[in-house]
Amino acid sequence: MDARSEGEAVTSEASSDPHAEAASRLQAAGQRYTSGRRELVEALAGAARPVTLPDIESIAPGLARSTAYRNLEALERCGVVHRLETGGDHAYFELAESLLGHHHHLICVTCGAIADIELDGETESRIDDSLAAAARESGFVPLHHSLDLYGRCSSCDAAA
Amino acid sequence: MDARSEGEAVTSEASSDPHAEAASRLQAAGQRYTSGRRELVEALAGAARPVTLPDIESIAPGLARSTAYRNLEALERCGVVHRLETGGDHAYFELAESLLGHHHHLICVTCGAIADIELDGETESRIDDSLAAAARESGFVPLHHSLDLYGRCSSCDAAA
DNA sequence: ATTGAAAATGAGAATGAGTCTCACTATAGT
DNA sequence: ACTATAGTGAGACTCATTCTCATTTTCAAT
Repeated sequence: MDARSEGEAVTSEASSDPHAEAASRLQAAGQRYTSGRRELVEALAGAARPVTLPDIESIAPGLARSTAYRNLEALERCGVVHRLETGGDHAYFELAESLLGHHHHLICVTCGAIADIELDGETESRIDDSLAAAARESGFVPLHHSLDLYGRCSSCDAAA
Repeated sequence: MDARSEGEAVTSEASSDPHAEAASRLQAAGQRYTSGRRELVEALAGAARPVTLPDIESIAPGLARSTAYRNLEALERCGVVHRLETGGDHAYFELAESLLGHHHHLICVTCGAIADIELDGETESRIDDSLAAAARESGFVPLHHSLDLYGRCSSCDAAA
């Protein structure tokens, strides 16, 4: 009942074009898809992993910090960008799950590097069910979950 | 008072006395279990949920902030305390899983309140297996995982 | 008991990620 | 073009957390 991990019918199909998605979502909120915002989305789409603000600055120089943070927040409110806190100095940003698909993270406790992973559908639905049951007991309305694995990446493990 | 969860074969049995545990772990690291540290552990053990530093200050007034943070860090290094980052203003602290048992969190996206939950053992082992498989593919050495459910707590949901 | 080395403390200074302000510029719709 | 609205950049600002350092406490060995 579980040997299935290939490209299955994922519930939230990722739009092929993050830019189109961002533009329409922003517009729906009465906001504009400016070149600065486009650069942000481009930087996030180009990175294979979540990135910090310094990362973004080195990928796309010339964006004022205040503007970058402001736009990241605007994009987050529209559901285009997701921010994750890891306890490190900086927050990490990535495209939201509606664009990237539902996934989780491997986080290196030594160097902080993050990689995306996906779990098989059966495990996911089991998680959802268990969490929903626990939420119900507490009077919680569930919205979404995050599941991160902490460990040592191959290079940090080799160095230890 | 504490709901006796079905005493399943939990891998890490919680020590009945957090203080004894803290004392021995600190000592093993060449550190002392001072009264200030004892107060911290007492505060964490007394709270049924993760707490912020301001919470701690109101529970146990009189501890200097710098000392509180320093000791929380010392206790974290010894595996007595666990810090969790939620993206809110403050970090949350709770006793480590070796004392509290493995559990997860419900986090209210509106007010930030956190509650502890436990999942059934079968779901847990399934999660572990899936994560371990994903980690292996990435050359990651798994250490531990965190699984948090974001949603709206009953009072925030009622207010909306 | 006394002492001395190591560890802990408190008060405040310092750090720095992230946010806010505001004057200015760009855009969309008429 | 005109105007109302949204976005931008530069830097000031906030505030949680960390650092510094002089003083105090603890522990172990005398």
